[in-house]
Amino acid sequence: MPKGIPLTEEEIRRRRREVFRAALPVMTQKGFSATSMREIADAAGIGKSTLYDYFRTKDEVLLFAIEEAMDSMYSGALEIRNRPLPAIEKLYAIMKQELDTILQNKEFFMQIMVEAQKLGMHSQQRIIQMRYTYQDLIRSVIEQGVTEGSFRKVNSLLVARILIGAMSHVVYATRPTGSPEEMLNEVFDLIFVGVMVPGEAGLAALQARLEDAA
Amino acid sequence: MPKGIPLTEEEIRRRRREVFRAALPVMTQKGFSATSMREIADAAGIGKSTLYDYFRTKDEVLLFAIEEAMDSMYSGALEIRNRPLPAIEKLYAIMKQELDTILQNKEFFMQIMVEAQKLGMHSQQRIIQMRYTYQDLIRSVIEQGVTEGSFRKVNSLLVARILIGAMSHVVYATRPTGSPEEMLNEVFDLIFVGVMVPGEAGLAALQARLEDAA
DNA sequence: TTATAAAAGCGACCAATGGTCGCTTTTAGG
DNA sequence: CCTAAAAGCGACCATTGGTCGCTTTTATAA
Repeated sequence: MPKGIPLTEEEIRRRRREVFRAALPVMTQKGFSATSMREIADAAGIGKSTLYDYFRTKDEVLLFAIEEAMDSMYSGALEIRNRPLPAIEKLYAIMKQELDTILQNKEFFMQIMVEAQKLGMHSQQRIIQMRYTYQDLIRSVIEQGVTEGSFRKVNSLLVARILIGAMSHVVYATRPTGSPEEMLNEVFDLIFVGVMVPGEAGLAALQARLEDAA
Repeated sequence: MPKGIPLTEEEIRRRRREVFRAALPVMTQKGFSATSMREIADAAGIGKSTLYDYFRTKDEVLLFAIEEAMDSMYSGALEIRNRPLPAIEKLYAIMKQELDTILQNKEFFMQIMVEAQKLGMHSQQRIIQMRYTYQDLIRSVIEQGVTEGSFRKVNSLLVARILIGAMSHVVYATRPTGSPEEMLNEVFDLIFVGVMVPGEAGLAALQARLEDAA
């Protein structure tokens, strides 16, 4: 409704959220990229160009939801990181929380992950930046583990990436190998305990080879 | 050129490849999704509907290239798997070969990976099938490792996925933490040796917890 | 050599889409 | 109650993936 004065930041966010929520059913049913801006506007009960007053491009509609979801995810992880716990405990708690959050709205997050890949370059850049921020948070916990002596001197960023990447297999695996909780445990077992049998000859050989290369 | 008789399978593949190669420069420069079928046809020096005689949809153009690349990748991996080697040696050789192949045409593979995500549902299904086939190949090598006693009794499919996923960080990492070869070694170190310090209290605690959950 | 059937090739055309523009409606504040 | 400026709107535009009916070319049978 026209006001004669500009909407405040907060009001814009609220209206955006309203519009998005109203259009969510259509978008989840047809998929975001297959839903036209006309349909979104109709679902929200506003004119098409009014929709363009709230979102400058179609990408921004999805980006808005992604940012909100990522923000909430990040806050949750940050809170856990600041607890006085061993690194491995923090990592497990963060990943468990992330898992639970996603599973509560599995379809929604799945949609977002898939559709986010289809956005334009500019939107992708913003998503990448968010991802970096999250990666760095996890990385800092891994560095804590190295500092406190429970983790080996590993490439913390690489471990963070692999761990985060592994989570997507847990949640979105099209060929699940167990319940998500079981798979989460397996992921921690694999990455932190390691695949190879300790004390066995093959392990020593691998370590020697990696040593040589370095 | 019209022939009065249908093109053979092989001729069709050859023509497709010619058309694709001719259009490759435009597609790599603008990005596949941003390149229109008109532009592809022009680049290949044929009419638009002739292009549609070779490829039923736009997606099929990219899918054709993806299938060729994946096939070649798979053959290479299969050859290595059939050598008489310990599992860990095979895995390393496969991943090294994959890495080298991709690095030779880094931009091309990067494009493909990104653009493949934007294809329609039907094409995605075919890509997923190819991915499964490749996953199963890696998985079989991991199972060999378990059988021969050098790997712990792990979820082989999950390890395969994590390993394959980690490779993308090695190749496409926007924030690389070293040369690809160094990062490959780190990946093997992390996944097969494990992140945690052996014999340390934290490791025992983690293992106990994972044991309890199971 | 020539007639012909069928394949190869083509561009005008179609519906749908993201995005823009000029206009109308509504409202806060003087 | 007047008015300036914001909110809202749908007709319109260029571009896109894809289709259709027609023309051109050629292998082969007579």
